[in-house]
Amino acid sequence: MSSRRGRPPAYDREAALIAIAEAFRVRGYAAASLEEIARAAGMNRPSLFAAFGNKKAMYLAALEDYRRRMRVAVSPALEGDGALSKVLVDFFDAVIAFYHEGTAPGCLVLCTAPAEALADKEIGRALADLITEIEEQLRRRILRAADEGKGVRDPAGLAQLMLATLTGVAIHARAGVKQANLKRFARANIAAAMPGTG
Amino acid sequence: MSSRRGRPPAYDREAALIAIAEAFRVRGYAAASLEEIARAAGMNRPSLFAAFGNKKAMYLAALEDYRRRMRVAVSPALEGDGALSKVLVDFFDAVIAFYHEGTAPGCLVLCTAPAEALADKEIGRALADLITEIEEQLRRRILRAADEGKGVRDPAGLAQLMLATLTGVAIHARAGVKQANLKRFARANIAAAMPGTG
DNA sequence: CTCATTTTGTACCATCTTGCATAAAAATCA
DNA sequence: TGATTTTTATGCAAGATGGTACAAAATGAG
Repeated sequence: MSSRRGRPPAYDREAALIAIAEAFRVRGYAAASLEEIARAAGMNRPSLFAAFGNKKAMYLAALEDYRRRMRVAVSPALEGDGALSKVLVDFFDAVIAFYHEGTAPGCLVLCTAPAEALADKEIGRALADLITEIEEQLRRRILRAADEGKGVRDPAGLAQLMLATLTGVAIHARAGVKQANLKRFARANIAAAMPGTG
Repeated sequence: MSSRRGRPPAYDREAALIAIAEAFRVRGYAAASLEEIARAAGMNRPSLFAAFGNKKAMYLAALEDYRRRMRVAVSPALEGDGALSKVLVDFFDAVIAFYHEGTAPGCLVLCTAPAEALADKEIGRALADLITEIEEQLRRRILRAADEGKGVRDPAGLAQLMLATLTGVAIHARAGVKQANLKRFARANIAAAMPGTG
């Protein structure tokens, strides 16, 4: 008996996934070579293959882990108890900070998956799933505020506007808009979508 | 004197640019091979190179032409004289129709350039330029409505919301959302962003 | 008709890419 | 220590890719 036989892995799976996601996020799926990915993860290709499968499996695993980390990064802000406009401001601040972790700005999913979504149905589904999850989280939180009598006019419409704002933030960040301006963009959208609130 | 010496080109430059843009739009920049592009354009690679330069030059030329065609496709709706909400609905209907021309949905610029924008500054600038142009067109039209006393509460904020809605439409289309639902999405965003207007 | 000019099409090259085969290394078990 | 198991590391093979050289084809000029 024992935990594991054989030579122990020299890599940490979660750290490797973060490095893989970072390589794909900066270069895009098709342009990122396995050589670059292996170097970023501090592994060599055979180890990469043994751990995560082929390139597409690596990408899908990185997408899934990225989505989980994003959820962890933004959930606290979204589950806060303040005024809805403040909750949304905090949510976008968390999103923007998350999109600026690492060496370059942008969202792994929203900036790299669309290019591949047509040629590969699994990638397309991963993209659609993330969008659906974010929209549902936003709608759930906004409906909660509406139920609490916070005077939300059109909960579903507001959720869609905030979802659109999120895609805008992701694309704008990739186009070089600075964090401060992204935050202004988010605040302006929240204010314009919630007239009458602060 | 004369117009042109030598063997006449067998291709039409505008038709070739449309075919090149279509190949890049469906497959993405990095994943589209010159073989595919040549086949799509009905040319062979040496002719492609002579006409448009290397792969990146082809992509930049396709981006520019696509941007011009999009401008042509949506300007009539945006310059209409009806109520602002109707103008915006017509604008998004034109955008959605334009994004569904060809064999697959999506925006060449917003769906494929973000993946490359970090590794290539020229592509990044092309992406930023398109976003800036669209935002300016939206803001100009909304300010005009405000000047005409149409009761627009926050013109700049509304323009940003509509810009975000546009990126949302592009990404959603790529993720497989059907045209009818994209139109609903746009209408819901317009209604939520312009409360009080029918 | 001949020449100069421009485009086309075939073939090619150097490089990169993905994926794997295989041997060395590092650990556990007996 | 020796056998077994799992990971690492070097290197390789098959194929795809971007880009080009070069000859044939098609036009206008003289």
